[in-house]
Amino acid sequence: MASRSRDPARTREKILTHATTEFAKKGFDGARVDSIAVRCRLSKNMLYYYFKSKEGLFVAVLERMYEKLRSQQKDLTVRASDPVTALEQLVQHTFTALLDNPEAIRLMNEENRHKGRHIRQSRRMRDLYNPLVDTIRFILERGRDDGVFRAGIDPAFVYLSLSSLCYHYLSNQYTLEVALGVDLGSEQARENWLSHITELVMMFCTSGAPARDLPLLEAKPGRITKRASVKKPARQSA
Amino acid sequence: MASRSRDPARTREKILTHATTEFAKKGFDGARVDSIAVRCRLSKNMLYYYFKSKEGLFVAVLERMYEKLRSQQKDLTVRASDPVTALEQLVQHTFTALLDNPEAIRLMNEENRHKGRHIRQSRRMRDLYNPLVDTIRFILERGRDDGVFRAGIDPAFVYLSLSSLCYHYLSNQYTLEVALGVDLGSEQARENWLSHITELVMMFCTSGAPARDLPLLEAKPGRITKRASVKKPARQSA
Amino acid sequence: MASRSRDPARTREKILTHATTEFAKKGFDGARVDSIAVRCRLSKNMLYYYFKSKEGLFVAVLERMYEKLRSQQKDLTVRASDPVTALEQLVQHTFTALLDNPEAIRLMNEENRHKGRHIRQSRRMRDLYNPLVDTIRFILERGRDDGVFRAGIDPAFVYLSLSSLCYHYLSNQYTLEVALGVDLGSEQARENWLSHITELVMMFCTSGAPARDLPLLEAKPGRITKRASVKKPARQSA
Amino acid sequence: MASRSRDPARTREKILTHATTEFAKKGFDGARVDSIAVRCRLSKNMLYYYFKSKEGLFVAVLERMYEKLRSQQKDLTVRASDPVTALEQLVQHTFTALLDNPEAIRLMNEENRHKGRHIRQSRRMRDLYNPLVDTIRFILERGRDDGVFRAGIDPAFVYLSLSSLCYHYLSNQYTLEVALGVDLGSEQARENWLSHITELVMMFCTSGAPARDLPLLEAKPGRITKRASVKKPARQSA
DNA sequence: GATGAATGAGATTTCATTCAT
DNA sequence: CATGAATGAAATCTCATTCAT
Repeated sequence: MASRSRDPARTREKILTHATTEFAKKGFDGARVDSIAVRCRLSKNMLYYYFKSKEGLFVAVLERMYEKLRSQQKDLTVRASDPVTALEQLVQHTFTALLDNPEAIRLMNEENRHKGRHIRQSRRMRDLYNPLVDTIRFILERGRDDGVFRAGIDPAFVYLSLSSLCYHYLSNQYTLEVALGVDLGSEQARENWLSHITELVMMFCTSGAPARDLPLLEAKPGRITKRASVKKPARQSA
Repeated sequence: MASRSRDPARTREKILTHATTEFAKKGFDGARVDSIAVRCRLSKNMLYYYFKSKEGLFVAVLERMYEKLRSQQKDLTVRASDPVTALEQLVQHTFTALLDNPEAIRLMNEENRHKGRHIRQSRRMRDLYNPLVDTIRFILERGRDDGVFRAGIDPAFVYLSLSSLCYHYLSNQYTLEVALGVDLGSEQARENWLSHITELVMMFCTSGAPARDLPLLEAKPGRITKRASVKKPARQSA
Repeated sequence: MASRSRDPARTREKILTHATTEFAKKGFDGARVDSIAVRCRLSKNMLYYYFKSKEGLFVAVLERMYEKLRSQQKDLTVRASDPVTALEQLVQHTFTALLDNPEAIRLMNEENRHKGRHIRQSRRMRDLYNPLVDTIRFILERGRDDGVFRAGIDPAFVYLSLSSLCYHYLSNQYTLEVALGVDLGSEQARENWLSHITELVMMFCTSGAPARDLPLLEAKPGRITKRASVKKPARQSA
Repeated sequence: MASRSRDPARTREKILTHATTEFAKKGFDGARVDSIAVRCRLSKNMLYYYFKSKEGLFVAVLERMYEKLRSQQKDLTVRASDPVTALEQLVQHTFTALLDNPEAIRLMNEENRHKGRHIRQSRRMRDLYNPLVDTIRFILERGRDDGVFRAGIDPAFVYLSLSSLCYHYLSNQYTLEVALGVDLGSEQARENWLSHITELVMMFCTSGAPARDLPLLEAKPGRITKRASVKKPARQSA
């Protein structure tokens, strides 16, 4: 009859683990408190004992997920590397973190469907992201000082770009596969993609700058702005 | 006694419209047949009469959404323009189509959570996407012939890139706003972003090519491949 | 398989009948929606279909009960009789109405435990009681004109008195039986009590008045007011 | 480590106090063991330790309540006064006891809904009420000997009357207020009512008796018996 | 004596779906 | 085409009670 754990911290963690899976797989509404409880080998009231309500549990799952994700993005440790490597690592860690935590993607999608209701209310979750932009700015500035990156790059744009390129490929894998008629799930395909998006991001940051030694591409931006219907962008996020 | 509409096609369309909203806002599981019926000012039975089941309705909603979205991407009409303009337009149309159909994003997310269950089964939905890669290939080839684009670019990578950059910004607006501490919803911010991603895509296609006149950048890709842990990517999607 | 009634009015009434019994017997919290449904031979969702919630059902039960009770008090029809008979009838009808509707007592007790939350919010319930005081005043005035009742009697006091004497005997039968060691439930006991309380009420209204022909008892009230610790009462309800 | 109270008697009393409040406010079924425990700042287990079950606690609450109530009715001490004063005091003490212990009313209502299940089983509770009728009989007899009260009055009727008049006003305050459109909760209203019911009770006991000196009112009872449908009451409780 | 963790049974409520008209 | 009435299954949540320390 192996006595049931009686270890609240472990019990809590067990619930969170299984709840994460369930919420990611089924969405908030599709998730069943019952089935989480069964997987935990607990009676369902325990979930209420620990988290008060289904929504309370969902929020706890979100928080845990953000923490894990951010810790795996390792943006702080990355500061130690030289700028080019740091940026490459940031892309790579972001991609890998999402690849290794596929539930994170589903949970974030859910949060966005809810217009960020939960994340916005949680001071803790916001704080997790605070250092991110600073780290990128730090990398960009050092890169500019080293002469490898252009000046005047908005770190937010960099993060938006790399986040998009990492996230969407994994998030929308299935519809993209149908649209493109390719397999995006193979390890090979993923490596190719990671390589591609790293190139894209680096290209953006170095273009026009004396990349290593050569000044390049000054003309490009200018040409782009000639596009008819879109006003000259300020390259400053709002 | 003449019942209200008596126009089956219109009734069907009305149901689809409201169902789209509901499914997008609440997800498949969160959506309530009841509340769709109420919004339609119809009795629930009608939904079953026209679409057999909640899932049948969901599939119909998906199909309609894909059609609308693809038609607004206008990739076929774009072929008429010169390659550079065509590519710029494709980015722009893709972004605008998603911006104008926010439900599309939620529905596609839902589909991806379900691992593309519905889209994969529907020949009709797959056909919608068939011309897309061809169009991009066509543009790229003409651009290469014109000397404005590099050779050897995989059209799938181009679409993946532009799709990511268009979609993620809109899809994950709320969590990104919290992460970055900025407002992504303003018209200005969106224009800036569109401008930025257009630049990124163009940069990718032109870099290394005799942009206007000079062959450039051959070295870059090489440098990227120096990244330690990631194997040399083949730049061919699977 | 006798097709289930399909007569909404009847269904509604059936639910109310059984709900009345259940709520009276078990109280609001003790009552089980399930068991009401079973007695109605309906699935429990029907109760929600008709009354939205357990509380909604409770309120509907209360309203129906008040209507029935008030109609059996017949205070309006009683106006036709001569004042003495009218008052006697009012006592009798009130007692009989409560005797015949024992659920009414339990429901009213419940309402009072809730501090009248429901009755106070329902315009309809309040309106039911509006004519009551007027009727009593009408009877008292005619009685005074006829010379059978005293002047200056507050109709509210009359109703409070007769209501107390009718209600408490039935409401608290069981604890009173234990306290007094008697059986209050027999028909004989009830008749004795009804006779007694009728006498009390009549005595109050006639005392000091020229009952029929003799002026009586002027001294009494005075004596009573000599009671030490209680201030002279104003004989006007607040 | 010394635990908070370590005074079992005090702990027991604390539990009873809070349980009384909870049971009175919510009824037996509505009361929550949890919420009693919280109010006591004790763990639920303690309630079970001291009282075995929710029902055990309820019974203990009832017993305590009856004791308190009876002690405040002070019917035994009242014997010392002269009959008129004694009766007046009994009314007053009964009213005041109920006024000061509003939970008592709710608990007794609960008991009556349960058909006196608990009180009937408890020898102790029954014993509490034993002296009551004797006291009233004692008062009535002394009053008759003194020539202030009528002969042949059933003490049970006296108690039933005064109990009704004291209890109902307080018990059904909220529904009565709505029915009559008056405020019964003010101190003034209560004093008026107490004065009124004292008058009623005294009137009943003295009427027909040689009040002070005159024999009166023999005719009255007779008239009352003329009421059609009700058999001549025996004025003897069963 | 006292506690936090755990439970099983059952409560109210919801919901996709069907029946009868 | 269209509806209101009805259902069965299941969802979330609650609660008196007990276990292990």
